[in-house]
Amino acid sequence: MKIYRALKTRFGSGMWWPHETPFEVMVGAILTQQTVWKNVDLAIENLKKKGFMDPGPLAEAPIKEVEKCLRPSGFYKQKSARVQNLARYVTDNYNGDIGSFFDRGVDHVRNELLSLPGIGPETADSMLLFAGNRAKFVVDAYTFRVFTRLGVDFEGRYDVAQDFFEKRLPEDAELYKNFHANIVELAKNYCKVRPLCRKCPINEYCTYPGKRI
DNA sequence: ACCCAGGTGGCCC
DNA sequence: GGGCCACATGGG
Repeated sequence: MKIYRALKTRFGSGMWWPHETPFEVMVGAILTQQTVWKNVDLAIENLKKKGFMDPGPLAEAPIKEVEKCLRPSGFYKQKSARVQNLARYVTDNYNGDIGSFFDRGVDHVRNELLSLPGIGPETADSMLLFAGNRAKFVVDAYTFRVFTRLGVDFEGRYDVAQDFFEKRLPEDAELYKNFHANIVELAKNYCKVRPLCRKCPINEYCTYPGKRI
């Protein structure tokens, strides 16, 4: 909670995941895997231009066309198959209605997402939090890096890390969104593989040996 | 010329 | 269950 407040003071609480629809968030969650957002944004714009940013049209789109759109976001063949599979799943089972897809027990929705190819724990939780507005804390590589340098041991496990945060924070989707966004901001600016610790806003909590460089 | 990026799935032991 | 590896483009 101290870290949350320190980061909020430094980075604020502006909206982070830009989108027009929940489905766009879900597609973006897959596209942003191991990829910078700038390239994801190009791919999303390409999909929108073709009218593919909806479950029905994306489900019906020729895969080659989808691949052309997704080229900038990397791993484009895999990602094309995966986003189209997601589109087909929600059209076939929920008539393309994302609202009704999320309108069930969180664990149930989460397991359903995890059963789809290309959706692992982080992507599922990103969808639940940012598209479904459910209070699921998202753990990514930045979260691991930042909190490992703060001296926390997650045993390298996603579920351990997630429990760590969900036990310590109020169950509040907006807070989770904000905290995750600010962890990413922190990591991109100060907590890279080679850290830039001089002006890091949470330096006083850090146990990383190189923090005095 | 490297190294990194808002992971996941497959294969091997 | 843990340790590699492929997947692919774009920027520092």
